[in-house]
Amino acid sequence: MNNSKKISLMMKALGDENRVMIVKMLSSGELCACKILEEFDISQSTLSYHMKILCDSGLVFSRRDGKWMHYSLVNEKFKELLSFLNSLFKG
Amino acid sequence: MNNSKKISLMMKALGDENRVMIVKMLSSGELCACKILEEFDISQSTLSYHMKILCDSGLVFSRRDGKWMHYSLVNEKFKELLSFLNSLFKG
DNA sequence: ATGATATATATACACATGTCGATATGTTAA
DNA sequence: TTAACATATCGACATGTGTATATATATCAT
Repeated sequence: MNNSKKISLMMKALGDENRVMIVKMLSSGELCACKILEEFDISQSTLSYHMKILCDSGLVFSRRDGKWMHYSLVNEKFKELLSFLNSLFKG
Repeated sequence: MNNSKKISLMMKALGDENRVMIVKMLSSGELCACKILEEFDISQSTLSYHMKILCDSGLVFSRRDGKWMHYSLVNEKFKELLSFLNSLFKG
């Protein structure tokens, strides 16, 4: 997959207000799905759908701990986005 | 409109491979629609559709010069995206 | 004014997305 | 083993998206 395609997939993952708010929450550190759900007015299945999109994009990492799923940001992927955006100013 | 919504709209505008390639092209400077069209295998109306989305998001500015439309990046908007992404590392 | 050229808009359509309720799966506790 | 809990998946649905062709609009050249 070419770089533009990769970038567009990550951007698309962030192209939803709920998902932007989720990554904001995760910027403070790893969170359990149930903790995230508390902050939103969406169903559990809808949250699961959003988390899958974020994980598939590579921006978020999931870890199972017993019954609970914990989610955290993948800094390296966000740095790829930063790198892309920065490159727009330099050539 | 809240900040997450604004960010998500800009991200969504970049959530398409063609549009990512367009902003890459524009990073070298202002370009006429016809010059952009040359680089893609899409119809003229489809390009117009994509340019509208980029302009509506605020990321791209359009300027008419006679028959031609010229497009350029709005650096300030890209800096808003950079600022959002950077904030994810700092809290 | 007329015709040519550049771009935008209208219409249509296949496919993707975001949402829910219902159900399945996986895990722990009793 | 069973019950309860956390999360994922399924099926359905309304809406959004990306695309094309055809047509309209705007501007320039003659």
